[in-house]
Amino acid sequence: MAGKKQFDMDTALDAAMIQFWRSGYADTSLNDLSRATGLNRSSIYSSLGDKDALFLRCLDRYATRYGDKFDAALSCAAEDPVAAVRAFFDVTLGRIADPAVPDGCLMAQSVMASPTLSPSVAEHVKELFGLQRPRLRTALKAGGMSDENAEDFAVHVAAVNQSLAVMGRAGSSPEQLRAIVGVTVDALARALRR
Amino acid sequence: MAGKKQFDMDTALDAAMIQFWRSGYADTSLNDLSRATGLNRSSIYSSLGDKDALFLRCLDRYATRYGDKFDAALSCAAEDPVAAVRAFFDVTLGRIADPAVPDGCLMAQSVMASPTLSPSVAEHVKELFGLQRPRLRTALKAGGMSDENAEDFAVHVAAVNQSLAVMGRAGSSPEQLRAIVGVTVDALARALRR
DNA sequence: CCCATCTTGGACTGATCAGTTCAAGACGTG
DNA sequence: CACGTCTTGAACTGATCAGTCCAAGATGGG
Repeated sequence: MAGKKQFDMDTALDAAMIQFWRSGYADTSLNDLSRATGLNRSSIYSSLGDKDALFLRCLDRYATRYGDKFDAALSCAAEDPVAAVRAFFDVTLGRIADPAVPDGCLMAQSVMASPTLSPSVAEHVKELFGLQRPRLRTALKAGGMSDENAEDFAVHVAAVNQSLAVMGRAGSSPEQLRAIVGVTVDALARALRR
Repeated sequence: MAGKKQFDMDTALDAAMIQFWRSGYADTSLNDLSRATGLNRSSIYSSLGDKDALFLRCLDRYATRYGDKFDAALSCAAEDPVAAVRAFFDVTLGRIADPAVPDGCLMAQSVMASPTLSPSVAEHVKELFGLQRPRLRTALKAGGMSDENAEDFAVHVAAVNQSLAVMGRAGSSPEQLRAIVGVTVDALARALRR
């Protein structure tokens, strides 16, 4: 069983990402990763590096995947910023509703669980975590909002977006999650109408 | 050194709570708890039970302590619901700003980290977690808000309140945290003015 | 058909974990 | 002052952890 790589790197990375996402960094052992990816422990080390390195790759994968979706959702901000923010939230609501993917949010649970993470990983999480705000601020300004309001709304929307993962994991229903974003979307619509 | 208990139970429980709060359940070992409380491992077992039982006591302690503060903050809801919600958020903002206490929120990080927690503990966390919403709903209705709006705002405010812990842990500044709640408070004020 | 190369599986290491056990000894009671 | 009671500290157990190592064997080039 050798000579040529016997697994697909993308499939393995996805499996590892979902495993970290479902169980968190601390509660994911290398045996879990081995089981999830179908790779042997030594194959993981030789192909993907140690636990920290693999986790970093999964984090980047996660940030890129959903970052792209957020960008796509916000792309209509100039024409209809309210619809853009609604679409932004829908990315997260859809992810939470997707049974093929774990509850919660890999970034949020990682930032909440920092101590086991090595400082460099924790720093990287925070960095990726902060990407949403400038994205939103730019979109809101493109939609005609003042600089100050755009800044405040951007951080508010990013925060509410994160809260969805927490509330969803805590047992809130899809209706309750929609109510959470509804208040924000209404407030945004009113702020823009003025 | 025996014959009489040589430690103060409240002090020890506070120390254990802060240790769990700072490091989370998974990353808190019994040695950490022993060091934090000043109690020997066997004293912890005999006086406070095993790790799960101690964690439950700390959770209840946390929920009660901040639950009481939230209740006090909302007590003026009938006269001035906006001020009540502002005071509600101030409890969390003050907690985050308090250097004597860890960042984040014990409940939120526990609900995000569930897998290591035994199912019964996870259930208990969710239960305690859900206490804020009815508290807020009652307060908002007392302040003159319609049933439907009160329900939506209650879950929104509870979510934003939780997001503060996540965003604070992710490195947001106090100003940014104030902006997050500011949008919600403004929206609430407008909703009540109508 | 053979050999060098590289993946793979499983055994191994040392550290750390939660939880148990027990002798030592300090206290309060009589 | 003596004895029983209860806390305490430290050693111990078995399990699991991340990470390493190496022999077995499959592959592809010559």
